Amino acid sequence: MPKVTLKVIANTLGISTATVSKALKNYADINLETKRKVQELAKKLNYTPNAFAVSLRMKESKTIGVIIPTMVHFFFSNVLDGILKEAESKDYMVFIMQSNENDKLEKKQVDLLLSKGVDGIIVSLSNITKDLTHLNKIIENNVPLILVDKIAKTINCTKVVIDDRKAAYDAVSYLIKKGYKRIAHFRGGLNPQNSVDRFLGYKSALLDHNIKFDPKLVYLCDNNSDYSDGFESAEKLLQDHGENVDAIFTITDLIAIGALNYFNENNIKVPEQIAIFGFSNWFMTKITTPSLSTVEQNGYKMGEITARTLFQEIDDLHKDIPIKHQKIIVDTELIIRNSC
Amino acid sequence: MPKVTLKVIANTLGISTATVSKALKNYADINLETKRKVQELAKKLNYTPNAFAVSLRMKESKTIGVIIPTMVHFFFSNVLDGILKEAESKDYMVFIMQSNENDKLEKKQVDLLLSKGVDGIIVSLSNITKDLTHLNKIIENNVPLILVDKIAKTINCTKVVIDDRKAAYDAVSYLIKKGYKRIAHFRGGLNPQNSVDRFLGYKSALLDHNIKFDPKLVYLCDNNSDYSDGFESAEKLLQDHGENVDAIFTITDLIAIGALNYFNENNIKVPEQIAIFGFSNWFMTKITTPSLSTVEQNGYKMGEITARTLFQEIDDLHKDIPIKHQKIIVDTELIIRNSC
DNA sequence: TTGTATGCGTTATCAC
DNA sequence: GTGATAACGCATACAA
Repeated sequence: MPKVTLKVIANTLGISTATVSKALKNYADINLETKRKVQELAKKLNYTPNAFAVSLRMKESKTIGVIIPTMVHFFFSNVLDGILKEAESKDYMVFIMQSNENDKLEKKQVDLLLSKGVDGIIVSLSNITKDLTHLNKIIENNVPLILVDKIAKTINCTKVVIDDRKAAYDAVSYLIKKGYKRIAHFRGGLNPQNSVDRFLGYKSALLDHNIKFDPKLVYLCDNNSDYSDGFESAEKLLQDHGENVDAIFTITDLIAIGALNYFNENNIKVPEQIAIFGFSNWFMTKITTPSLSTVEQNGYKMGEITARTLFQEIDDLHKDIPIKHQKIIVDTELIIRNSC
Repeated sequence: MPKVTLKVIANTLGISTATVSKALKNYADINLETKRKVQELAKKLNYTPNAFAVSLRMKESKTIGVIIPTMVHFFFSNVLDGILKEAESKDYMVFIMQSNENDKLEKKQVDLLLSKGVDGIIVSLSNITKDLTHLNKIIENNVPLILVDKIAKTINCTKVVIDDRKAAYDAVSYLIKKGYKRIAHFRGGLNPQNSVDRFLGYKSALLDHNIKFDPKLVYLCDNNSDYSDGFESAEKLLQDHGENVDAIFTITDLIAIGALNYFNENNIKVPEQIAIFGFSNWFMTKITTPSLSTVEQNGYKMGEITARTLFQEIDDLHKDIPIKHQKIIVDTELIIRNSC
């Protein structure tokens, strides 16, 4: 914390701190000459206001908090990247916390953030979060909250998402149009909304194209060790169905890559013997052999939009403008490469 | 910010705020019964101290700042992961900022962090940072500073690094012992210390094994687009040397993967025709074809140690214990896979 | 054992 | 145009 305060400027200039404060803020009712002197000295002494005092006085901290499951993750680190870039441009600082897919921790982190007096909070929920009282607590405290990607439908706040169901529908429809008929799905856990929606998209794409939905072709990958989940499920898939399956739509690129590597190691040709379609467009998918078709899920853009909207809501709150919660849907896009 | 203050508790209990304050902190000179009542009410009202007031009063914020080049990066996100886990356990919050390899931005971020009154700062320098006045400013302000991985030798503070030179030396020596003789090096920029040290390690490994150092086998990859850097340098390498090169040691896994993909696409067998050795042990290196030999550079552990040491220095500063700057070297390890 | 008073650095109100 | 003064919420030295 800088140690040159209003008082030292006031004293060396022989005026009051009140005048100094106003002079620095260019108030209209201050003599031009005094202003000049004050601003000059302030610059010379390298004055910066004490952030704690300002926050205490103004009840705002120019600080937001972000809780995500983990940042060692292509998608989430891109979301953070977008948030940080936007915060940078608006002079906000951001506290980042990882819930590590632990709902208890997530709760505790909300309390911490609240107690630190952040002006707003962004959350991407852990996979196992079911009790939502911590989110409601944020809202009750009148702190703007935005959920991004891993959301809870019932919470009354702005949400930034993709249309998971549509994206999955499009991907599976693409596979069908390419001629694949026995399409398996490596799905995520039963709780997360994304996982549910992508599964539903898969299912309705099949039905809409007159392909019977076969629950035996759906494999659950919820060990949070995505790569091995994919690898092992691929093995099981072949044991269970042998040649009687010609494509897989996976909920995540990492799971897709796990499966791909299982096939590569076992000399099963992708896409000739089995096609794969991933989800998220992780950097890696460009450079696997074969490169992986996937769904672009623009994490950076989602982060940017989330932060921008949050700052808007903070402003509105400050100006007593009633804030209307939105559901913002960010576009996705099929990225077709060589795995199907 | 919570709105139940000491005063609220004091008033409803008909006692003074001083007593409440002390009761909550379990001071010895407070009547047990009063303590009980105060603590009970505090819990009931869900009291949390106003962080701004506490910080203003105590001149410490239980907050640290971290500046890294980018977080969309396997190594750096692991460093952050380690920092966050450690901070979590010590009840510190952390501001994270990305310099995006921009030295001007890095400077500005230091000022921001300082003005926010963080208790300590961790920096991993941008590749182009040369002027170090911002780092010295941190030190002058008496704020503990630790540099991690991307350090500047001349700054007088604690540093957490790996022994880049030795790690590179070991990797290249391994290649030599495996029988490779014409070993190229895809190096990083000329400024960063890591880049210099890994190059020097490469060079001395050659010399120590009586292999002539050939500057024509060294390719500069400093476009910060590591993958394409590797891809393109691989192409150039073959144009320049054809069969007269049998291995590459790259400064980074991503560059190695770029090269690997160039070879894969052009039907050049790795490692039969050319071997590759990477650096960092990114997750990806496990799952390329062939899998990539590399150097384990434990980012998580480096982050953990960095944060732990920083908190120690903050404590010491607080207790007026003179802090002695250390250079902490985290172990590396060769990870041998199928690319050499 | 408790309460009073003061100060941390700002900003804002209101006299002058 | 300017300057006391109070207030934000807390912690503490000191008085009671």
